[in-house]
Amino acid sequence: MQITREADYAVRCVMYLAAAAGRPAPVGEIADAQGMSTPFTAKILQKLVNAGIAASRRGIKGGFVLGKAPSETTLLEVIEAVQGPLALNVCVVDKKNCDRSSHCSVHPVWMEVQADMKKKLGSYTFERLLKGKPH
Amino acid sequence: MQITREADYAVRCVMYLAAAAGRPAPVGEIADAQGMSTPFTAKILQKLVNAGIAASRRGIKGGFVLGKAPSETTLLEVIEAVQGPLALNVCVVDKKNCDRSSHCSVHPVWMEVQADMKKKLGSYTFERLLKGKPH
DNA sequence: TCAAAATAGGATAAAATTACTCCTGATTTG
DNA sequence: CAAATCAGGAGTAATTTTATCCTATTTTGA
Repeated sequence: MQITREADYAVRCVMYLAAAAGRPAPVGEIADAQGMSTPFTAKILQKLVNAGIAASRRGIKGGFVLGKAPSETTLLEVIEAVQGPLALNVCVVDKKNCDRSSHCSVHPVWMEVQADMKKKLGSYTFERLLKGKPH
Repeated sequence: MQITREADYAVRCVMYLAAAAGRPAPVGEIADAQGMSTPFTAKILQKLVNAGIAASRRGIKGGFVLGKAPSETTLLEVIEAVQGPLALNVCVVDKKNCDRSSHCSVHPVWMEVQADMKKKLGSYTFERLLKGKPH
């Protein structure tokens, strides 16, 4: 029921890039700053680039920057970029996984709770998160 | 981010017992009715008994019944009985798992989303679920 | 132009968790 | 006492998570 560590790290990466405000940050810098392993962080950043959340520049002076404004990126997007669509149960991913979906009174509850979660996580942009930063 | 299959099965068990309305149902019957494996279902029922959600009677004519009224058991309780306390991230389980909790602006978001989820899942009793049953 | 710094991506490996099974023992009923 | 049933510990298989490593490829600047 937890988000994966990968997703947690991805959020930290985006927070870092948002704070860096356009200056390209190489993997090593991001990983060190957040206490994450460099190769694993590299993989995560790759996924963020593929999702359009981050952008990369190769070569000396290269690194990663945000692919969109912090106000345009939400927690939900980042989580889904690394761990795929948020789903509370197999039957919510695909009804084929559960032949009971059609006559199961619990199914709509998973759907409802999942929709609530997505809505809330989708409402937190990184602009909002950055402003709320205590220190 | 999904509930485990164990938790899904546990919910089905409780639904079945609620529908059985006090008649003791042996593991084999429950497992067969829900298309689950018998030994695995037995393990899950054991956890439900330990959590007070179900009760058991040994011997011939024995089986499982609910330990409380359907109106007194919620989805949240059943899920937590088998997979432990619901938590969205390691840092929400225990702040010791994350030395960033104190200065991390994402931490309160995990807490908020988690609280919402618990509240909603806690609002669904099995009495309510049973009534909403289409067929 | 070439060396250094950086990302890209595929393959692989270790660890943890999930999803089970099996066996032996204890209890209850008739 | 025999049959049916749960209790619980130990063990196993499969899957997912959490990484690492290696070989490109790109970019910059001396």
